[in-house]
Amino acid sequence: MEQIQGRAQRTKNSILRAAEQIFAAKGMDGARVDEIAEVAGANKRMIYAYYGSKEQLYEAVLAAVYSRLRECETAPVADEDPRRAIRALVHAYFVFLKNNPSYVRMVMWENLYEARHFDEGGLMDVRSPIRQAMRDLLRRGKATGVFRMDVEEEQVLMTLFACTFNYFSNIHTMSRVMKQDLLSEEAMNAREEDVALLLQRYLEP
Amino acid sequence: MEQIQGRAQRTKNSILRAAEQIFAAKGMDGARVDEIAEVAGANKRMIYAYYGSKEQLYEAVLAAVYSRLRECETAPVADEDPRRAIRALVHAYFVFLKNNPSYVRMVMWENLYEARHFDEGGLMDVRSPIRQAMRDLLRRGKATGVFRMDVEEEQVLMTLFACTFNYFSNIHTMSRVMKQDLLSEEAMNAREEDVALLLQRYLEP
Amino acid sequence: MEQIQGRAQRTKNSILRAAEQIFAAKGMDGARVDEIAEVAGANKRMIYAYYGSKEQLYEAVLAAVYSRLRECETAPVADEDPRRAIRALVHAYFVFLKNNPSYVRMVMWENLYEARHFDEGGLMDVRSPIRQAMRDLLRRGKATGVFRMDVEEEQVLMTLFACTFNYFSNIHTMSRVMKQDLLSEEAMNAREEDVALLLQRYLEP
Amino acid sequence: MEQIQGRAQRTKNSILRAAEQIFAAKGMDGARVDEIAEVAGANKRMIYAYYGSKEQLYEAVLAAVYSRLRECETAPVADEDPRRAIRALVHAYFVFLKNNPSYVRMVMWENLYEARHFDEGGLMDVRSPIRQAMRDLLRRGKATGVFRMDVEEEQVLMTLFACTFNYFSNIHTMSRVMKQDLLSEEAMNAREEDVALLLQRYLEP
DNA sequence: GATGAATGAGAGTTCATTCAT
DNA sequence: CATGAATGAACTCTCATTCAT
Repeated sequence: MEQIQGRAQRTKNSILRAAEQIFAAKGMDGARVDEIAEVAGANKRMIYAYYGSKEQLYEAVLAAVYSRLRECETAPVADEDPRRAIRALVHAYFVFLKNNPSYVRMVMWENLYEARHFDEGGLMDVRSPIRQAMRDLLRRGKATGVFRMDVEEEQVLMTLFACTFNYFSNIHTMSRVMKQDLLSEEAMNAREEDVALLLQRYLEP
Repeated sequence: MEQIQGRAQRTKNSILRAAEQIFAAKGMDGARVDEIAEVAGANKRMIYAYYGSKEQLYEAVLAAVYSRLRECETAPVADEDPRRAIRALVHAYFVFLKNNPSYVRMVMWENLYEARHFDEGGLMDVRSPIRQAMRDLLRRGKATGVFRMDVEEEQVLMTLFACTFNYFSNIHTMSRVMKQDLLSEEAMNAREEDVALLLQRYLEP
Repeated sequence: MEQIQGRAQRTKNSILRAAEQIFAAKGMDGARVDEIAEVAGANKRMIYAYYGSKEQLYEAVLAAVYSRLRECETAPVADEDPRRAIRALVHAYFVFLKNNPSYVRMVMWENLYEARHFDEGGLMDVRSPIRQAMRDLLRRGKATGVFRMDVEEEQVLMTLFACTFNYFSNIHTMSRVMKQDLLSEEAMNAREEDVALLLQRYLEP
Repeated sequence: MEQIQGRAQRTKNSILRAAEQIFAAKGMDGARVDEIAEVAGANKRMIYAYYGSKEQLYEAVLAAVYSRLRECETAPVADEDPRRAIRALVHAYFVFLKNNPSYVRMVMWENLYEARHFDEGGLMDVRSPIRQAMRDLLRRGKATGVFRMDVEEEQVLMTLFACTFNYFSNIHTMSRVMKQDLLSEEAMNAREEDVALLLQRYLEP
């Protein structure tokens, strides 16, 4: 499938890649179809042939970045030791978010658009796996007595998401408020450690 | 001051209010100057007379929403009991963010625009008061032995901001992921309680 | 009349002066009423109070610059010696055109506007004096035998106007074509001499 | 070349033709892009696709009219008899200027704009051919003794340009001053004869 | 006599989208 | 499959002019 992709598939892919770059950078309104076509090295008309409209192309991009996340977020939970699994998860999110700025930005745009394209992109269940994994993890932790009995899966996940995602989503205003460069490795590592500590204290009985 | 404001001041204000509504809803690129003028009940020309350009109007809006936050966020820290002050702060943020969706959205837009307008709007020190207040609060908490000695002001603030702001900023995608309406009062109260607990456990020795 | 001019007359004059500057520089279409008011240090509304409209103000300026010319062009012809009178006239035009760039430009704009405002400004007879003066001059020159008998007043005037006016009106393109700065004193003096010679040879029997 | 011009070239040409008409008539400031598009029978967007901006289109028009002149002005000088060549040149200019009113007007606008677009249009050397031709012509005339030894190429050209160009550039105000229609054939012929005479007397030893 | 605020029409320019080949 | 040309609506911004005081 990847081997023998024709010219058509190649064009389609390069359009998607270009679109991710442009949409992530400028959002739906700021993005220009011309620019996407130019970056993709494709004729503008092809965008309409393959994706129908600017909006549908945007939805394709949204689905693409979410699918990359899905591939990353369940693996770390596999660790037998529940506390180590949490720690690994924190790390995995920091790594993913740092390496996937276009995921961060697309999620932000999408929230500003009130998740209008979320369902159209077929993303309702995109994060069910991590929810299930977290449920299992908490059960194991409670059973072995390393986690509080009354922690709830939703709250843990929301804390986890908030403390990792927000660091990257608000990095520009926060760097100014904190008067330090939060993109630096030290700042990021320090924050990761603290988030891990935070969760540990939150979870322990 | 509000009593005897001339026609000009009234027009200028109504433009700013309309602009906040539209910019918060659609961002810089999505907003239309025509629409702002219409909502303001003012002539489009007046926008340029009073604010110079669409971008400068945007900056004025950004400064306005931040100044509303500044008025709210330091008061709760005044409580003598450090633990109660933290709890009050969490509550204050939930209330503020719930009642000021345009603050949430403007901060999101601004981060997507890489804080381009932050400095122009004279906002570099807009959050210095809360930082100072938090420093004092932690000092008091450590002195009286109710807070850990090694907590850092920056980390506490980032956690606080992340756990409150993110709930509102990502509410649309999160509602879908969590398959529940996070805008509901119960969901919001539950989350507020949990964030308070989280911070308490994080801060205690 | 100049002594005891009230505030009103002063405003009216400063508007006219500002208008000459702006209209000469940018023409009817390029000129901005706001800018004229600003340069005049007057309220924009006053332009309409005193002159009725932008176009009528333009006409007033046109009439003003022509009236300045009229004051200059007949005097030199007074010389008794016809040849000296011609020489003096050439000089007078060079001096006038050099010192009145706004005359040159207003005449150019007006020709491009197909002299639309010429008649409204009451300028039909503005140059009758010089025509009459030239007629007398030629008569005298023919009578004393220093001029050809068949020279015609119209042709002499057109040559005179063309060779003087055009030097200033086309000075920007001509400076580039001739690859020298025609605004320099040397270039201007040389040209004046040559035009004088030209006319002398043209007029002599 | 004209045969097999595509649709694009045809559109581009018709825009240029329309632009020449409108810019010549109304100048840079007075011209409306909408009107040019309408006259060209083209979509307004195409103007920007082909020429980039109103100003660049203006420059293209300026270059176009100058290039038409260049094609006409050197040929007449080819005559072996220097005096006949001068006569032919006068005639050629009268014919050209009469038939190319948009050249006359564009040069006027351009001078009023202080030749701002002259260099951008790559016109610095557009009239070098005629200058060279005139230099040769004068040399021949001096060698054969039919021209004065001390005439200068620059002065002859300036006289020639002034006496021909000015007749057309100032025809509207001059018709009023002279109280006759200078556009009439008789007036024009009479003037041409007189200019020829003028130059002959100016050049002869 | 003079002012500051307001207006509506229209300016140049850009865009997502479609046609014709 | 791919392209270059075209479109019409809409965008930000500006202007001459007038109203209300």
